[in-house]
Amino acid sequence: MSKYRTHKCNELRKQDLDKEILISGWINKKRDHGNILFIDLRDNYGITQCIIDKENKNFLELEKIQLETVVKIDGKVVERSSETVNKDIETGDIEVVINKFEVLGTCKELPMPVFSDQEYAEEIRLKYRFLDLRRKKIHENIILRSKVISFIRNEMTSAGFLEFQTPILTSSSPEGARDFLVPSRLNPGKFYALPQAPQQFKQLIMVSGFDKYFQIAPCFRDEDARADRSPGEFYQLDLEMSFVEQEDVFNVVEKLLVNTFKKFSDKKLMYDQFPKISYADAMLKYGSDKPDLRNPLVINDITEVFSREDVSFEIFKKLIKSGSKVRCISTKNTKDKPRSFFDNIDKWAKEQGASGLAYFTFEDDGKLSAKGPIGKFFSKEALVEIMKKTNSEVGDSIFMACGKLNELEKITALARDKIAQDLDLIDDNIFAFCWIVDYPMFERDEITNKIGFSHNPFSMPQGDLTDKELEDPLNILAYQYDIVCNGIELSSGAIRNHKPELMYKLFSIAGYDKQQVDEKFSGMINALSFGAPPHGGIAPGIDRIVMLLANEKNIREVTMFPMNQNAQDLMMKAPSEVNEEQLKELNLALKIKK
RNA sequence: GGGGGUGUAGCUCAGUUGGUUAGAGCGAUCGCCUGUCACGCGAUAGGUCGAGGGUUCGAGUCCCUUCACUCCCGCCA
Repeated sequence: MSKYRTHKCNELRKQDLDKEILISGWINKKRDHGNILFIDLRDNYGITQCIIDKENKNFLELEKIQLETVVKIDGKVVERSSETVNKDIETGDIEVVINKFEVLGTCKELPMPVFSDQEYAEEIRLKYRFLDLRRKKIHENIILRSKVISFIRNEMTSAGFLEFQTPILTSSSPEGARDFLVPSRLNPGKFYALPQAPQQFKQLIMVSGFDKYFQIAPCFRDEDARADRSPGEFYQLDLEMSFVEQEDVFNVVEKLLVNTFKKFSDKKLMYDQFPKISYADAMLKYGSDKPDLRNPLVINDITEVFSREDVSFEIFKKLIKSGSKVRCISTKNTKDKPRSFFDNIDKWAKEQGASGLAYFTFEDDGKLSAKGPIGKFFSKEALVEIMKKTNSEVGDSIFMACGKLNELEKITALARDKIAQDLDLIDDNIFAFCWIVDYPMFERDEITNKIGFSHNPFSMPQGDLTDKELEDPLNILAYQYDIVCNGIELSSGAIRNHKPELMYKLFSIAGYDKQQVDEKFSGMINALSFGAPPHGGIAPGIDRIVMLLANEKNIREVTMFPMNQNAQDLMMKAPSEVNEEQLKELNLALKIKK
């Protein structure tokens, strides 16, 4: 028998009546009636009400005890009278009459209450994370995370995937995010980098003939944080398969995600088969490659309408002549919305740095017209054309923006979210997954004007590329794909380029000559020259999956020991300064920018 | 690197137009209370109003600088 407990705090029931039992846990709450004292004892599993009265010699000492003290209670299970049964807890039919108790862990005055649904400042939560983690909501989130990972592991293993670990100390990669560097004591002046993802390793695993690999892999990127992006480190379900095409990867991941989300959430899936949207379509219809498909609004291009003689909206016409486009969002049956609804959206758009959103509403009192500040600039025929292009009807409204493509996509994407929120069009009880496919292989850097890889340099381009097609690299598409759910990018993957000759060609477009490629990617390119199977994979983000399942808006709520926005661990005080000797041993000297 | 928000008791917050000694709830301490489950009642302690500077007869409140936390943009193949 355990020295500390015969039962856990969720276990005792009516059938245990009269048993002498031991339970251990934290004092969650005390209710002191002077001559009788109730104590809610809490452990990982649940809560048991314990009771002691004045007759017991331990009464006074227990009355004074601090909340969150860890105690062992020795007592007897008794039935509660029918009026005092508590249906909110599993053990609510019984209570434990305390005979003796022992303090196992004392507790100082708490910097934050544990038993409370109150929200607290991030700083105090992170500093006392061990207290924060005792609180119900986040405690359950972390348990959910464990269950999700365990479930995924099972699914992957039963699907024939092998789990491997890959190195944490590896080499710096020239593409992608900033690396975390680790100085090498044995190799003065040289550094390891922490992996941004096990990208090259998983391909090497395929070249090594293991066929199907997965790993719950830590990934390290030294980039700034966001609500859905931890600074520093995060976890991916990294997976890779040999002798597969895009569809084979889709089938595996789609099944896994559907199973996982159905098991761990009551929310409905909008699609059991994820729709596939090309990158180009997504950018046009949603202004983003991570559209929230719960949002029914779509963006339409109506630039052509402004070339009509009977449209006299000169501001837009002039901008279009210098290369701008006009895109719009049509909202259903908004004719009775107050003027403030429209003006607020216009004002909001200006706050976002746009020049605002022009709007009007289609009306028909015998004659089709556009109601709104700019309605007068459009003829009846022009309005009919807009209605046709945007699938609108009388009573609907149009919000328009005009600008250069990049800005236009950005502002219309934001406006799509904003308007849907204002109109309450987004059903929060749905998960809407989709695939974004056919990413361009290359893109032009706006600032340097150079052509670079738009995603992963190791992706396989689509089609048999002739030299002529290579001359126009911006038109080359890749077997590169993302999974998006409710507007959050969940994963990114690709069929890999396993042909060294083709890889040299693609790298040369991005400005790397053969020698540089051999140098930077020696492990990869060498391996591909010794019999590489066609292969591909993907890497869903574990933290974001759990975040969606736990219905949380912030990734810290599903991370056990997160860092703050400035990539500091307030509890462990990391990062920290190191002493002179440590630096010396590593052949390092500090030169800090003022 | 840039923009927004927040910062008042251990915790969550209020604090009017610049005006007397900065308040409440929870928590802490002390007292009362035998059926609560957010127990109840009474009392006490607890404040560098994030920090620094300025305007003013007078600043929690207005101005400037700065720090911390947070959200967003950049960044994240």
